[in-house]
Amino acid sequence: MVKTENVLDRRNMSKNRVGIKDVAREAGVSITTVSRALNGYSDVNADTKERILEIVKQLHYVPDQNARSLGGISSTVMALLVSGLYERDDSGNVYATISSMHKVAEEHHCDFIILTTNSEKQNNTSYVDLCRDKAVDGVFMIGLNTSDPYYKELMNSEIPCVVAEWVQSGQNTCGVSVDNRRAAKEAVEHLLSLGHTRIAMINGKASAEVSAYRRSGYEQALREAGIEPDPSWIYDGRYLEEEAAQKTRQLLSEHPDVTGIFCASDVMAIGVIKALNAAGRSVPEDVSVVGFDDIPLAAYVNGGLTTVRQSFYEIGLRGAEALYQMITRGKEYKHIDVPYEFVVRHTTDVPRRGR
Amino acid sequence: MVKTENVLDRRNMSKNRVGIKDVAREAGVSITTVSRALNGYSDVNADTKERILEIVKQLHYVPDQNARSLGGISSTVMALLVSGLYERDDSGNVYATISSMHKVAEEHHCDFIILTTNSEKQNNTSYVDLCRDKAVDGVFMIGLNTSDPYYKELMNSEIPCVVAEWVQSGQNTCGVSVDNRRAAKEAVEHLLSLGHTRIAMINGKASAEVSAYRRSGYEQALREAGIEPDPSWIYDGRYLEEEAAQKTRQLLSEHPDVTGIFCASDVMAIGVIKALNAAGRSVPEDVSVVGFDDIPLAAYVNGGLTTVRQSFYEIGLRGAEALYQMITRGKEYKHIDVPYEFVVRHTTDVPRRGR
DNA sequence: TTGAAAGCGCTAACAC
DNA sequence: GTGTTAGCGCTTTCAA
Repeated sequence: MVKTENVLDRRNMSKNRVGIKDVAREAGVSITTVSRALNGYSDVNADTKERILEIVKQLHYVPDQNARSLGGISSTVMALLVSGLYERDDSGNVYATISSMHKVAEEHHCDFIILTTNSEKQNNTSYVDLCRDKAVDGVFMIGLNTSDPYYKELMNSEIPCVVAEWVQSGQNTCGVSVDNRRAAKEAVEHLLSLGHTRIAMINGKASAEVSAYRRSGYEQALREAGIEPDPSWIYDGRYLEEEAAQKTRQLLSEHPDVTGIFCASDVMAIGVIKALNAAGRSVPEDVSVVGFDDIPLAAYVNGGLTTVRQSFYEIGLRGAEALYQMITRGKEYKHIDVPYEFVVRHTTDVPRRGR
Repeated sequence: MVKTENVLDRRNMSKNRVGIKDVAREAGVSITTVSRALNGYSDVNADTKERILEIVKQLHYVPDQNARSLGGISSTVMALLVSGLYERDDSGNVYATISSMHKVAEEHHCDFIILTTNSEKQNNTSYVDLCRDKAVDGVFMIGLNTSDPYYKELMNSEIPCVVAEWVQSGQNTCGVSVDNRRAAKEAVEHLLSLGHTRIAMINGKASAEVSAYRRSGYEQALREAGIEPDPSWIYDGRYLEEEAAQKTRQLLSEHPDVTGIFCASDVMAIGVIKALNAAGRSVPEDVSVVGFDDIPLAAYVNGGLTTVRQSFYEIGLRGAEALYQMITRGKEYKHIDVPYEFVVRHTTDVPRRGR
């Protein structure tokens, strides 16, 4: 590490920070007693303790966290590891995760930091080193690419990890997500119950584990309805709006008789609807569309998008709590299941053959 | 502070963390030399230094930040102070601020933490104490209520503050925002140039400083066009969608001949448009509407909302950089002006009297 | 160019 | 109950 010129000596800047010894002097006791009083030890005279607390308040004394850590009391630190903090189209998810993690961290009086990687760093620094550097005790991972080699390293390390949108779990590691298979199944069953039979799926990129589960749910629903799923009805929209629109055009030419489309994300559903409209098909009159996520925009799209609502705030909340338990109590979890909700709005209706 | 039961001794948990002495032993030098080599002192033999660096890498040694701070090298920490991290309707702004601050903090190798307050804490803890507790060197404030007493205390403290959406500045304090007056003026001038003369304004709550500037811009544009602004044409929508809708109904009954509405936020513009539509007026045929902010939703509302785009990412970027300069170089700023952009979409058009 | 030794502010054995 | 003392892992005088 190079000596950065911006390092000022804070001791000289901050005129006379009040320390434990000031409190001790003022209270006429030793610093040890102050320390014990502050840390809730029982072997301190009630009066003494009260007096000390009074002085602490008076002097606005706040213990130096660094010194505390060094001394022995170390506060646990939870980190959120996210790739490309800014350049994200799912900023809502990240925000929800940040705020929920922050809440949990605060409740448990532990520190919370955000770790982020960008394309440059991505290949240079291992996440494990990153964590060690920041003295991280546990990591919540979100939106990381499964193909990232460092990803696995971190998950296999001794550092507890909770991974959003993940199902596998292992030593010190667990996934947290909604039941993607069941949710997808429910979405398709909704279409089925409306009378649709020619249902396509615009899935996300295969590298995302959840994609496989959503596909599986789609297929299962079809099968249970006596329809053999046909891979040619499944397209990869890579979770991108434009890509989904593109695939919809392809779908329309390959299977013009489609009446229902299940999308693995709302963003893709928006692209699908745009492409549908551009091709002269209206939603839901000609084609019904259901999305996944329930992003804020969803309520406004086409009069309201029928979709699967999953709350990243909830995912963050439960994930972070689990992470804390893993760190402090060595608990182990297989997988944390977060409830979802199927929201019927105005992009799904009975198929109107006649048109 | 009460002793929390979750405190485990990390020294015992983490088996043999590698310390500076390990490096020293391995390199056959004293810890002093290692320290100097790592901190870029010039008085270390090049060979020695190289050998040490090599071993550091080999051993995956990372210096303990706590110990460093205690020792003397303290890294600066910037904080984002935001009220109610989760319960916000402008989560996009907060996210943009978080990511931009994180970026700046990373560039300058300083720590970044998020401070948040909720209704309970709000009245108990002074922000200054909060900052001292976390050893914060500078604060970026966003979305705090001006009427908050602790707010002023922090701004008057010796801790450098940068305040988003703020114009005043003082010792150790500066605001960062777009030129709200000019932007509002431009928005209204757009309406004027289209031929509108009966232009109302749905403003935000007066406690927000920016509201006054936006109003001032509105009035100035009108005046320069020879129209004397009439306070009865200005409503307070409190930056809430529903409130804005409510005020629009009132506006419609009090000034049924209105043809243009300037809103101090997109969220309010959405409420306005809904109310307009509900009252049988279409946008922009009967009434033109312009918003402020350019939230993601704006592009989808009514075929695209005409609005003033302000980038909170940019605000965060510039604000954080300024904060860093204030902290480390004692620089002073009067106000940081961030560019905005007027975006014409489909909610404004020439007034069609005939209707 | 290097090392020994003295802290940084606090906690925690161990005595009193 | 309370004080004494020895570190925590590092930086930094001050000598060598």
